[in-house]
Amino acid sequence: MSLPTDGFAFEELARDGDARRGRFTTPRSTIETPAFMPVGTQATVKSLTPAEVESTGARICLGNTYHLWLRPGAETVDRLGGIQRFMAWPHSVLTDSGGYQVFSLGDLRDIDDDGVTFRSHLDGTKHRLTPEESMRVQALLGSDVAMVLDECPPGGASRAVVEAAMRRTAAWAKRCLEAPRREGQARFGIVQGAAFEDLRLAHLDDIARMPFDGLALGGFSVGEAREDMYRAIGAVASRMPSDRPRYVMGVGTPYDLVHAVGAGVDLFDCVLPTRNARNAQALTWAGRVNLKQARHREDDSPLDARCDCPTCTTWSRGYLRHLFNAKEMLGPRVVTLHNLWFYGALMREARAAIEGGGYRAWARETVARMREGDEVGAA
RNA sequence: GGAGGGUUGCCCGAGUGGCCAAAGGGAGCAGACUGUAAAUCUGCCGGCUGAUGCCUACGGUGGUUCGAAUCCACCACCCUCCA
Repeated sequence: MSLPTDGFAFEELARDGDARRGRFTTPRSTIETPAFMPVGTQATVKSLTPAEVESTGARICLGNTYHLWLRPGAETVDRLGGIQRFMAWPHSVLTDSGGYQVFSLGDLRDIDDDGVTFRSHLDGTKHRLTPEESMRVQALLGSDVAMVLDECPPGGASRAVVEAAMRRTAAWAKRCLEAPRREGQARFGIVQGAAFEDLRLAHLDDIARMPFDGLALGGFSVGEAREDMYRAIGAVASRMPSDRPRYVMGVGTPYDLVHAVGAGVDLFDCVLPTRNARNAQALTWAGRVNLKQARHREDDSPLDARCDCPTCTTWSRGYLRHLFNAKEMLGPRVVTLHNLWFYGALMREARAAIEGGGYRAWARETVARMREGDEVGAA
């Protein structure tokens, strides 16, 4: 089924409860959903080559408007052929709008109804990001999917603050749609509302009316309790239009993904598998593994016995621990590769389970196995 | 033979009378990380103890003092310079 933008389509192939198996097509790639999108903020999935990212199963990754706007500059990326050619990634790219930086840059920004003023984290200079500027920058970057600029309130924000962010996000969504668009670039709207289910549904109602190519749930994993996030996603995801991709932004852990897929979500992105890999935390079929722990010093077994990634089929836990211990860059690299490989495999199994009609059972077993083997945080 | 400098916790290293179980690094151990201000950050790090506290500790021995890593004497070892 075609989406509002030429060259884009989304098709629901199978359904199992609320979980669904789909196919998101862009002019550059075909993305089997549910899918995880690796984060490549600065036009690189940190430490990996595009071929390595591709080997994990990813056919779309993220880039960030804010970071690339400041450096090297959107015009530069445009002149060098657009973000995909720039980073030599043969598949699709989705660019975040800078909305998350409204949240994460805290005291380095000032927000008002018209937009956001950032003080650059690089050199302290001031920069003004509005919905129009975000779309202009994303058009120059040439991503396949542009996100609207939104306001992402922190977890624990009051109902009044969340409602104000929703109003602003809806107004900005409209302005993003009215801004000049780049040929062949899809646009996704963002639903806010924190963990307030009624607010989520009300905001979904507003955003779903607009002619976006996909809808995202933003404002999760920003400090709220996990059960609240699960409850809210459970209440909203299945009510999102089924003819367009459903994307939960910034989520999450393997548990989060299994849960959200069950609620009907198609797309995810999260820095967790890449960032945590650099900090020696591996995510595996048997739970989390902290490779810095002394217990792995002379462990000759693979990181994940069930994983067929290059890392798990080549090196022992003892060696991987040594790499982190000695601060060798190969450690972060190969654990990043493993983590993304695992996320890719997790989504592949989820898709198969949905097709086979056994998602619920698969999810229960998978989560139980990960919980049981989870060896991080015990102390 | 003469003159001078040094010896501190696993390692390096600050500390020259009480506020010292002793700064700071490193190593070690553990934790955090969710649309990336992150190859980052946090905690612990002599022993026993829940905490208060107690014990052991600044090369060794003895001394001065209410009180010593800090002052004095001797001893041991290391380094530099002069002959």
